[in-house]
Amino acid sequence: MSRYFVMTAIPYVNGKPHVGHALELVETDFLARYRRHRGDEVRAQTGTDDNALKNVQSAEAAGVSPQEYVEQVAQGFLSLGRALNLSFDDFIKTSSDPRHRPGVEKLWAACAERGDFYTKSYTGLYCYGCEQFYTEDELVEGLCPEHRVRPDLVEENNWFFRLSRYQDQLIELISSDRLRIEPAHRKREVLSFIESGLEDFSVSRSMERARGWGIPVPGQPDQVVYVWYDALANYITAPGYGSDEKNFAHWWTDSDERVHVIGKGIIRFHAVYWPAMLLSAGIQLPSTVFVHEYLTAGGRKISKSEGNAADPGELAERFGTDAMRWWMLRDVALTGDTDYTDERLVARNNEDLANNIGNLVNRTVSMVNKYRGGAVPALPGETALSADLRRVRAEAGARLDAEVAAFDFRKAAEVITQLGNEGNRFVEAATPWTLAKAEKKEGAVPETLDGVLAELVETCRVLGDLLVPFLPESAARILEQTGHGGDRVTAPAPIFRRLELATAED
RNA sequence: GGGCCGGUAGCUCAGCUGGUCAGAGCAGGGGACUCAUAAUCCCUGGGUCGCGGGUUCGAGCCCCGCCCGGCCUACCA
Repeated sequence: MSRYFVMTAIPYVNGKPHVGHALELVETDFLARYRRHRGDEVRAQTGTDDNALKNVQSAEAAGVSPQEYVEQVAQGFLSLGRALNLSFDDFIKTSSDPRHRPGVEKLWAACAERGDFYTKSYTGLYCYGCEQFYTEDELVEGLCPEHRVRPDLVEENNWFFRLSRYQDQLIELISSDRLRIEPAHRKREVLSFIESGLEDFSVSRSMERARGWGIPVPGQPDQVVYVWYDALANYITAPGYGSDEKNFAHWWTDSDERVHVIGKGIIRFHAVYWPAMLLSAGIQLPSTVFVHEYLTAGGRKISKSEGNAADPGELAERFGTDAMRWWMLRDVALTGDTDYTDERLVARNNEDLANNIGNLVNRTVSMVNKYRGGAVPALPGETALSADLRRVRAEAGARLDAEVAAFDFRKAAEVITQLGNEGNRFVEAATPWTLAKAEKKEGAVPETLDGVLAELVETCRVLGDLLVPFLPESAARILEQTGHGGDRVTAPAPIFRRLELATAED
């Protein structure tokens, strides 16, 4: 048994979560459930990044205080947890969680102690409308691309972190996979970035520019901790860095794996800045950073302004939680963005779940009821007929392990559908209905049909077991109907419903 | 400008270190069966593997150039 700590990035969201956020949550939840199901000791964590300046702006736009605003955002994510049947052990809100600030202060002190902070005057072109700095080449004819105004030259004295100091160490850690970055092409990307030379980055902002929102720099209350330094720290403050050292040691320092699940847009922060911060503070590094790609919606980038930001809670309600989870795990590519459409979700649900697995369970349970009064016969030895099925069934677990270890959820899911296919083929090859007639009309011995039914029940039970991390509710129903490994099945009832697309008038 | 990832049958995609690598699923066409959620099973795929060169006995798979799409480009998620 190993100790496994998996966490999502904590999003800052100026609005409700969309399917893209749901993807990261579902993938992380899957990993957590998978390891728990294997018997590992697991902690899964998510939360919200509250201290971003953009939250202040969004709060203003919404006419509420920043604290009220981030609380609303957090509620949106918490309700998503219910809609998607997520099993997180912890949810940290960086603005209000009492564990967070002491941890950030401790981390700050540790980096300072190491001599990795220094102050530097930074001068840049600042647009007050955007509340951000622009570089020359980002400007359009010298004007802010958003507000069409000339940005002001602003000078500010900020704290900087000596990232440059850790360049060689990071290269060594990443190329040797002591800090594993997956998939492989992301590792190459990070390495080439680091090799091109790292520059120090600023880790504080003036309190004024931050509008008083954020964590004050220890000993210098006119500065706040830069949001990324603050946000990244959530991974260690939640388990207790700075507030509960025993728990922190248990889940971070002494765990076997510490896995980050993040989107491709924030690789740099997780694979470069964050490990460097930890090296500086003398803290254990994460073991793995898994990078997922993005979802698009109807072929276009998801954005609120396009009005195509599908609400995952609503989709889960419309199509079912497990249909939604299945689509995200079964149809989303490891490399390259994946387009979400209702059509794809419905097709995947109907083909894989309803027609393949669901139907196999249903016909199996029905036949056991019809031909054996619900009693499950004993599993016989292997026959020529059952050899293929048995092989696929026996290999499924190991194949699943390998695919999950590589974060290839799609191939992992395919292992399961392949077993379902094999089961359905076995039914056709064995034709149990013919065997049943032979017993009735010709007085054939019952052993042949017994064997076939036992083989099928066993296959369904394995399917149910393998599906637990993917589809917790449906898997439980499969295991229930197939009698929890006992000697009776229940009455048959469809596990998965067939879905139809909404018609035009809907 | 630089970097990375894609461009394979109508659709979604597999094809690891070059030699059954021209494939799977879906859709479409034909057939079978009836236990089952009009589900299942069998048969049916001749697509310049983005384009042009090159290396090699042999290249989707290696090299060079180009075209198209996506992403990243540092203190801006």
